[in-house]
Amino acid sequence: MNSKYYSNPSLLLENSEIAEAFNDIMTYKKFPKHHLLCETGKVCKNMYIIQSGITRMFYYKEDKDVTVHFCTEQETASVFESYVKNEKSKFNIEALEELEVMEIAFTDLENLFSRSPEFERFGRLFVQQLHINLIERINDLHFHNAKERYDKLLTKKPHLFQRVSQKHLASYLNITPETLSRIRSK
Amino acid sequence: MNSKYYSNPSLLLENSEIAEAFNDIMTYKKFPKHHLLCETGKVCKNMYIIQSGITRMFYYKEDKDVTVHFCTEQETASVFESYVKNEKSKFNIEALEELEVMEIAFTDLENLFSRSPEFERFGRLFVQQLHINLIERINDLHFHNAKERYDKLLTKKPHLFQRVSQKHLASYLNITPETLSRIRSK
DNA sequence: CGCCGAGTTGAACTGAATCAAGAAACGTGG
DNA sequence: CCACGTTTCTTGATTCAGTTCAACTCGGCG
Repeated sequence: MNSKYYSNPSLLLENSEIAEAFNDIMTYKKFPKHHLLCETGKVCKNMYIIQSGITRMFYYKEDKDVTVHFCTEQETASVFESYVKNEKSKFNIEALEELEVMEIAFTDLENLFSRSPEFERFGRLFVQQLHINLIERINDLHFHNAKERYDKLLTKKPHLFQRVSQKHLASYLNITPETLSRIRSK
Repeated sequence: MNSKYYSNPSLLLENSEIAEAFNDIMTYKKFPKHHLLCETGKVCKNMYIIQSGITRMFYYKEDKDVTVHFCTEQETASVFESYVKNEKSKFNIEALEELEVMEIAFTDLENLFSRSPEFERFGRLFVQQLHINLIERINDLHFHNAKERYDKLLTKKPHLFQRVSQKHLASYLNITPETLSRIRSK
């Protein structure tokens, strides 16, 4: 297996055997704006590959909700740790726009992984990629102040600013909407 | 494969085939206090399973150093994303005590994974576990104030308070040593 | 013994939160 | 298509958690 796969596991989907197997376990679904893909208190059973639309993952901190993640086209939304640990999810995942997704049951995914070393490897590289994205997200949050976090997000994911309300962006940046507004007005 | 492995991949090491294969690629090493297992600016080539001692992972933010992670007995220390992306590490990993480790080269590990689906699966579950630990760490940091973070760490990893200086604990909790001192004096 | 880093304590400062109130944008029903 | 209520965004004043700076104590070690 070519080493390029390590840096971009989704390339493995060009392998037709893997792509076909995925087709068998994915179902196309459409959800309206505000629909909840995953809910607090329930175990997350599925993951969703976004075809069109955008989701946000959030939880309630005391009274107000805090956004921890957005997913857009080609990204996968799920509460991974809820499935793996078979624990009730702490998070909701909400459609911010009308949503077209491919739904995959985690159990089907596990079965797929068991079928061959290639699938198993795909699974590993996939999780590895998730992990690395998370590391970067932490580094961004942890190592910078409000203004720097804003600038970084603006560079990395400018599309979010077109599609997501400021209050959600603000809580994703771990600041208040007022602070975000003040940062912007400069 | 039994489902218990999903919740605790290290159980796979009870499988003698896997344990043996690991033995072949691990080397026992001993490092003095203050030794750097990984260094900023170099690609991280190895991971280390701590046999005895404790490490901290840190980086320099402007002038002062910030601790992002500790590893103790049975845990694995490495700058994973540096290896995966083949990028210079942003972090150092330092021995806080005299250290006994098993060193594994990532390349040997990859070769091992290629040898059979069981190894590949072990790799996946291992990364999965890393990922979930990181999610919890984020949640702890992100969702709580200084006092809450301190309390949580005290409950989750009380041993750290016996072995690690307050200045390192403070930067791990993302507060100043002064603040940590004030929190403690209550 | 004296030095140095670690920890403590106090006072002043600051980035961001909170509170409040007005303006703009949005959506829903008539 | 407009009118109305609701939510979002902006702007200002105030507050607060945690930082910074500084002075002092303590313990370990050459």
